[in-house]
Amino acid sequence: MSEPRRRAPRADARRNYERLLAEADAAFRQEGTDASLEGVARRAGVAIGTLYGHFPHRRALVGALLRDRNQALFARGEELQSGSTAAAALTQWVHAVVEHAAAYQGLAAILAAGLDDEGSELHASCLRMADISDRLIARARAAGALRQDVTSADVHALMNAAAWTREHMPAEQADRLVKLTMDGMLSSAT
Amino acid sequence: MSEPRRRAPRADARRNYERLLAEADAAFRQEGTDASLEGVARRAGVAIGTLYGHFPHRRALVGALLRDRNQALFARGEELQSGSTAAAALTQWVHAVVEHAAAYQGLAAILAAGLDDEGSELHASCLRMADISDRLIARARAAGALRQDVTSADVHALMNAAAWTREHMPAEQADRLVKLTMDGMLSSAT
DNA sequence: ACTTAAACTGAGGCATCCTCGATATAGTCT
DNA sequence: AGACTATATCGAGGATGCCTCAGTTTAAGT
Repeated sequence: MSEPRRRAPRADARRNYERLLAEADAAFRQEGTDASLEGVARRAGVAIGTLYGHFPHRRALVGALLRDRNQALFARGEELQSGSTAAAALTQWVHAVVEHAAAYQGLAAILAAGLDDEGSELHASCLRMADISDRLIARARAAGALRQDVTSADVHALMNAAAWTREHMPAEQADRLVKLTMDGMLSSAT
Repeated sequence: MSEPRRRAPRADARRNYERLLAEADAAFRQEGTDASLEGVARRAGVAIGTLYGHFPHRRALVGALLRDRNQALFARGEELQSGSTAAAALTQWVHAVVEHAAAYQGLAAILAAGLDDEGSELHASCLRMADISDRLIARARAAGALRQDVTSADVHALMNAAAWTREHMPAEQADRLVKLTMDGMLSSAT
């Protein structure tokens, strides 16, 4: 239990790690999250084994790429806890998450799976996101702005569905879906 | 231009065709639309080349499998043109399509792509579906039951999104999403 | 310089996709 | 029956991707 005191990573390791991340990001943007990992390694000028050394599986790569982006999203979420109307805050949060979850083609599916899948790097982030959502939902409900029968699962379903939509249709269409559904969720409160 | 007058297919060909369809259906149900085609051929007791002889690509297989099911769906659609309320008819249609489009994991994506993709077998079916939808939408709008700003693209987006949801979450959750969104779409009419 | 843990390499086993020339056979014609 | 031929089937093989691991290289501490 005595903290092995890991040495700092070697310079070449760090270099390759960054290079891989950059190329993976490019590849995922172009071809979606199921882009060829051998292709990524090749473009990064590195052997395939090196890629697997840094990222044992595809999810790890996706997780690493999302880390920064996640921080920004969480910050936005916390910010929304106080400002604006309860209803507007929730709506904006949903839009923010949808945009985030549609960064790469196929990401929505990975995230949807990752919520259950204990132990993935994504799992922690998903929990954090869920927590932020829950608080915004509670606030909206307390303010009487949200239909009583709307659950947080409903909101998450919408987020995922809209993210997927954004991957397969014009972004504007996904936004309209969110708007219409939120209208349904917020409307008959009173 | 003189109709080559194709001879009827050979008995073994017909047999293999049916066998392949049956096994493909089983495989797609279990593993989704990206199940291994070599596996399908193997399970059908046929060489891989035979499979490709009958179905040049995966889409053709999916299209053939959907043909019957599509007929039933279309029938239901026509039936809904007259009975019930305009609003109820539209809602039921959406539910029907969603259930249809979630028959296999991954089907939603194929259908979403197939709508644009001229010339796929699915394209014709997609057009037919779109037509039915449009008429139900027009009817609902004429009855003043649908918000004026809701487009048929919105309805299709919902269908696809909900179908995807059904693939990744409990079916009941997808149904709730449909219900909530329809509430938003139907509500502020007057 | 020397040492060594850390990192890299890439061949190789396995799965899948899809094509195409060689081979088999169902159905027909005499 | 036997032979003919359009139709079908077969399955090896090239291409690509996944992932592992034994062997080799190298950064960095002494």
